[in-house]
Amino acid sequence: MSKASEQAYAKIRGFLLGGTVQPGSQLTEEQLAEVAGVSRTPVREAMRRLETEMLLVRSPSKRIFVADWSRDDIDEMFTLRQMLEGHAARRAAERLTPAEIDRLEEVNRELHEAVDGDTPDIVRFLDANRVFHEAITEAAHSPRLGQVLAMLVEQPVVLRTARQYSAEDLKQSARDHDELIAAFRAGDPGWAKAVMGGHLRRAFHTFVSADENGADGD
Amino acid sequence: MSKASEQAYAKIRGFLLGGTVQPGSQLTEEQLAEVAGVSRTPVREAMRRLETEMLLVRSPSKRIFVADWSRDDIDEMFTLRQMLEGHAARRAAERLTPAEIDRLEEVNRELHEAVDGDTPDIVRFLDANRVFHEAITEAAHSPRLGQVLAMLVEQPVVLRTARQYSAEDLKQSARDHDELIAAFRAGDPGWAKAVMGGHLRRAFHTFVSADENGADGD
DNA sequence: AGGCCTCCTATTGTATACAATTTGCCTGCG
DNA sequence: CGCAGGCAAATTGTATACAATAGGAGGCCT
Repeated sequence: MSKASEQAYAKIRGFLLGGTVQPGSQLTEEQLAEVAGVSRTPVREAMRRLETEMLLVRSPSKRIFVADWSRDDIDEMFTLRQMLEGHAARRAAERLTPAEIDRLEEVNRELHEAVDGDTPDIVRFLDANRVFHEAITEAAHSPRLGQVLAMLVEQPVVLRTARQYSAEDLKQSARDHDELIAAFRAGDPGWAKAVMGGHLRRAFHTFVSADENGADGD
Repeated sequence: MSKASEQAYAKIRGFLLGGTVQPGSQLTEEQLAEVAGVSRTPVREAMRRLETEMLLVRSPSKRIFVADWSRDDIDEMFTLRQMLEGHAARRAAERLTPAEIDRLEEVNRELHEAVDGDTPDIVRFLDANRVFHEAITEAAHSPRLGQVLAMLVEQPVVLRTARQYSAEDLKQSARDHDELIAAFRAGDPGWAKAVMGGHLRRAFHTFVSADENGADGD
């Protein structure tokens, strides 16, 4: 994606997830063009992408609205992630070279450092977490799988989940990754898939329990 | 998608899968605009979609080429379909109402009629088959799942597979659907998922064995 | 003669003007 | 008073002109 389109995508996404717009409210291409600081053409491309990610929805008459994510939507997202990233972990276990596993371990050391102290560094955690998961997806060597996951994994949801994690939750996350690495070293696809599944399902429950307590991040 | 964009999508797709263009060859937006009979703007939208379906690929410098589908690509597509449509079948088994199952049965009667005679009607088969699978995906009530499958299920591949089916293969396909319906009536998600998995995996093997025999349709 | 630099061309990216469609209102008629 | 019809405004869709960028060819210097 090219400069202006990418910028439009990033800005509009930030705009949508910043919490200042109400789900269900209508948006126009022109408004979004102003938000992004570019013309309608690249905005339309960004909108297409945001539509496939279901952050925007279209009325039958092609008008655009801010999507309203229900608990079922979140559940659906995590369920599909569990299935697809579980599959990715399985394939990765069959394909990862020792050197690549070393690299994963290094990333996870970084993640450990971010959360093992007294005051966890969420930003560092998120970054290492993203790199870790992306590396596994990459190692699955399945381009369609990668593409589908890229569209499914809404980092803002991951962020919101991570902010609800207790210090202990964060450490458990790091330990899940440790176990994943152990499964990779053992070359055990079933183990890898199972650990990944549990890891993501727990994330889902952390997310919804925080949500049910009337949370909003801060 | 709007008139010109939709038309561009359909025409370009037909152009790509018509076999007259060579995988790996470069295409320009202007060429495709001419093929589609519209301007570059809607063509660009269609191209985006064809990129996500991986019928087109982009070079690092944003130039566009006809994708070259390897056996592994086909395998990957069927594997993901098996996983996701299996999931859809499971969810459908938990949700389908008796009336909806009746409707499925009706569609499959049409499919039976298309293949049970001496000279199978492939077009009728394909149409009923598509409706049948789409109805199941719809019944899963999972919008993201539906979207991902829409992007994964390349009807032209389905067509090519169907043309390689023997009369007996076609009848077996119809019988698979019968069994799926039985699983739905029984409300047995595991059964539904298993049948769907086998159904699609067999389709994959029909496809590749035909492919390996140096086939191309006609 | 070979390699590098530059200019030209081909191609994609963006903006804007214009066309088509839809919505909501307002008026007029029953 | 309510409903239908149509008009006007808002919004999305398409075409085209222009800008930016990448690739390739040709000439120049060593």
